[in-house]
Amino acid sequence: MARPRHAVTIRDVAREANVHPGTVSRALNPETRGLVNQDTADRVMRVAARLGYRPNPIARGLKTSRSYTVGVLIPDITNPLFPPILRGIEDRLEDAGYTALIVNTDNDTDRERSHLEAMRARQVDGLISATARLDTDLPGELAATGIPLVLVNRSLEDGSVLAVTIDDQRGVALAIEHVVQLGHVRIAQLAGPQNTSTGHRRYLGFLQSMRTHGLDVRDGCVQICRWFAEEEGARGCARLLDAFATATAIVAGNDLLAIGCYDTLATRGLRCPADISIVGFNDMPFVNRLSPPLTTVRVPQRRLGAAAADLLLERLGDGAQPAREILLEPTLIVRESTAPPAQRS
Amino acid sequence: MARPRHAVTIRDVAREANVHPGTVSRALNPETRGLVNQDTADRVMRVAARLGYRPNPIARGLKTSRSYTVGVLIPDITNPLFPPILRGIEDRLEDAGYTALIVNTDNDTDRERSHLEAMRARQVDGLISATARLDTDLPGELAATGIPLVLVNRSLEDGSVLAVTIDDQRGVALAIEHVVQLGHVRIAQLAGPQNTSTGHRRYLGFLQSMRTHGLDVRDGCVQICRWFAEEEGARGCARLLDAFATATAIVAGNDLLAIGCYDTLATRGLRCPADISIVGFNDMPFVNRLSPPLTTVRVPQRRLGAAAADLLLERLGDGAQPAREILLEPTLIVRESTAPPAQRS
DNA sequence: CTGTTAGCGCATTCAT
DNA sequence: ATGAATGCGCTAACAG
Repeated sequence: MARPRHAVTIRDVAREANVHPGTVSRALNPETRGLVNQDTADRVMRVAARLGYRPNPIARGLKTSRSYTVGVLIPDITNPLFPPILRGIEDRLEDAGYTALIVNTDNDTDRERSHLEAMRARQVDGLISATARLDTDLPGELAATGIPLVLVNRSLEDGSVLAVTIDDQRGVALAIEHVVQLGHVRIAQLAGPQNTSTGHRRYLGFLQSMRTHGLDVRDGCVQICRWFAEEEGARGCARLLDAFATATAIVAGNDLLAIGCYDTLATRGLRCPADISIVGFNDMPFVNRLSPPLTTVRVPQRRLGAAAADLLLERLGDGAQPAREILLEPTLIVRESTAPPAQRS
Repeated sequence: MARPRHAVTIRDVAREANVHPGTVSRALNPETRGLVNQDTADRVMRVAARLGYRPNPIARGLKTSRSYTVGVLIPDITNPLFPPILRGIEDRLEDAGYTALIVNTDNDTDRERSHLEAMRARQVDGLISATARLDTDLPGELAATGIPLVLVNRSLEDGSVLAVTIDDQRGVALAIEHVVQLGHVRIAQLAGPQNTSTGHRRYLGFLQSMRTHGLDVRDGCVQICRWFAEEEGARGCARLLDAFATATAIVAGNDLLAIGCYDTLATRGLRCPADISIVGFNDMPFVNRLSPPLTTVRVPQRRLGAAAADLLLERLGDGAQPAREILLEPTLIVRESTAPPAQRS
């Protein structure tokens, strides 16, 4: 298969089809195909296919000042939470002819900023950010540049930015309903960092849901972890057990924190679920294989990513749009880390 | 809606600095800065900074047909094996001013091909491929296009392409040494698909290592799985137990297959490691939390990615031919799925 | 050393 | 309906 040394351009097609390059451009672009005779359009397209013509996005971008590229900011691709989200994003973008530029920010403001600069330089048409921290004004800065932005898995309180998240409060509610139905009353939360959107909202969800069930939110029944990590979860769980020794169920801010609980329970000779029930959040890979398999709130991560991409594409398509927030529904996955409370006092 | 696109171009800088655009280009590019007077260069750079000039890589790419972009092909980002590799790649690329375009091929030849076309169109300067299958001639086609290519986690028998892999044979040898030292003699392998590089090499490694230890490679002591997946591992393990009932240790082609073994053992009422020891491969996240925690061969995935990126960058830099294939060392992580064999027989 | 010129491949005017 | 001409922003070859 003798591939021409240099890619075949619109001019090659034009020569071969006996038309002007401009006509080829029109014929090949679905948007402008109407401007050209059906027959010639067909001929051009056939020739293009035969020659294996592929439009050069770089040249097109230079002309249209669009790059058909979107930047995706995530904290760390190594965190199992993100690959499915990315997959959802890429699938949609790909279908629409866009390419994703993915960068890891490590939740570091400086890295974030420098990556943003680089993406701006590369003329990204839009941005999707899955960075977790609430305490930077990234969205504000971005808005100033005029680059369309969609937030995934977090949102701004004022709803000023397009965002797609799951209904964290609903997720926590599902967890609490579940343990309440099992008969639990002394329920605690091991909350995630409050400077993250999910951490904070799940905390609020806990308070609200407890109130809904008329349950006591007593002192020390919520412990806040500073990171979403197993060790931090283990420490938080220890504090929790110290402050609220009679708790029979723990609703964790995410699966990692729940796993930390497993460790602390083991250390203290407590059994799960016999002594204490535990519910996670996210349904990360392999939590079904822990012992006991973890009851957790499943997040439709791939759909989260897909929805974010759709939102951005929509926004890129027809200019301005009311900022809105899409809320996806989580589901509860009941496994074996939850059971009715023991009959101690 | 006129978005203030990168209003400032090289021409704006030129006007402001009272020089010709060409001079600005030279002054701003470190490579050509030597061609211009120090003073004017300084002036130009100051003006550029003051105006907030940002070079437009698209325009530059159109001219130079380099994009400072490399394409990365992986089967599926959702497979926990790949994120660390990607992270290694991106870190190095980023340091060198390159950006990665990541695509998921699902090991589908058509998808692969169309992605390649797209990347070619986007003028990627090089490619890194982590796709697993051996039965396509992707590398050959790529070589024809002249785009530098580095393979990760697989290689070609003839060593005709730059590649970085781990020493699979060594990894299997570590696993076998370990169980041999524990006293095992009747050792089986649950091999991965033989049309993948890793699956095949680990199989060869098994044969070789068994021979080295003077152990019997009897009929049925190797079962081949068609995919790297838990269910397939469970099926393979069942076949293995049927064909080789007295086996006391199983060396699996990867962690997923090993987990499948757990399932089959449980189904058959066998205990691990009391009845049968199991060794995995890859040390995926959370396999330390299985019960029992999995003894496995750890692969330095992030370094794998970093090495691949380095290799490509080197190749992009001075066209010189560095080492053909880089082999990274795996390490054995001993946990609780391996123990001395039971005293039956 | 620096100004000039000429495209890279494409989309988009304006003519015809 | 199509051809011709123009430039997107930048770099490279050639003058001066």
